[in-house]
Amino acid sequence: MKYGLSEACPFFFAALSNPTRLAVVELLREGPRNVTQISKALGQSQSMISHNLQALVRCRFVLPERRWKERVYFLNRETLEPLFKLVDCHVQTYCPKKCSPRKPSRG
Amino acid sequence: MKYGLSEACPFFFAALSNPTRLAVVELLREGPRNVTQISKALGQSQSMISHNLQALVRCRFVLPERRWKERVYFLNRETLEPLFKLVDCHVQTYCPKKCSPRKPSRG
DNA sequence: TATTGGTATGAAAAATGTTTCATATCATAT
DNA sequence: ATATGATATGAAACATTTTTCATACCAATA
Repeated sequence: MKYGLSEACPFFFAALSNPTRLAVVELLREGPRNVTQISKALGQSQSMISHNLQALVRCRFVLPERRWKERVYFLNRETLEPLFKLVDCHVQTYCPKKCSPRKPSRG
Repeated sequence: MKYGLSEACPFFFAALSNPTRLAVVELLREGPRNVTQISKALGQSQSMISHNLQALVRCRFVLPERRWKERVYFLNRETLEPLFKLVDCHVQTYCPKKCSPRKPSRG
């Protein structure tokens, strides 16, 4: 069974490796939003959110839908909920207290 | 149910968002290896592999084990196999032919 | 202790990714 | 056709990550 890790994967994980995009994901969990709403909610520029949304849409982690004259984005829960659950499980099992992102005392 | 996305997650996904590290993961799937073996197999410097392994170990996606005078690294299959299976499913469902990483014809 | 095989580390260089800014686009309504 | 509200885009500025290079470390042995 081959997943072609080195090909598609880095690209997919990269989409989720950025705080801004994760914040967008977190917000979209509450329901669909358009770019303007997201940027206001997160206090970031419309342009920045738009750029970052592209990365999420390209991977289909977020799906766009035209609604009247606006464009709303909604989360691909089918993929993301199990994904985050998995990470959550992993953290609880393998990263006890605080799995420090930087500067662990030693390897 | 809160997973604390914006906190730990970017860090975890970042570990898997790099081709070199994914290649390491792919190799370790075949079995445990030490740094020297990995670097030779991938044709990369020992230092580079070592640096990249740190990122994987910090997240506990790869676990180190002392074996005599060498140090072998083995994959945390419990987390990674389901993770990649999930991505594989996602790609098959949402990214038909070739979910181009760059330059999709349009959003 | 000196040597050897194996490994980690810090810092600079190189490569990538992110944000900003100004502007273009697009759909709808007037 | 023009105006409006909403959104996308390219390119430069800025920031972060990755790789390289030189060197230090560590455990075991002679």
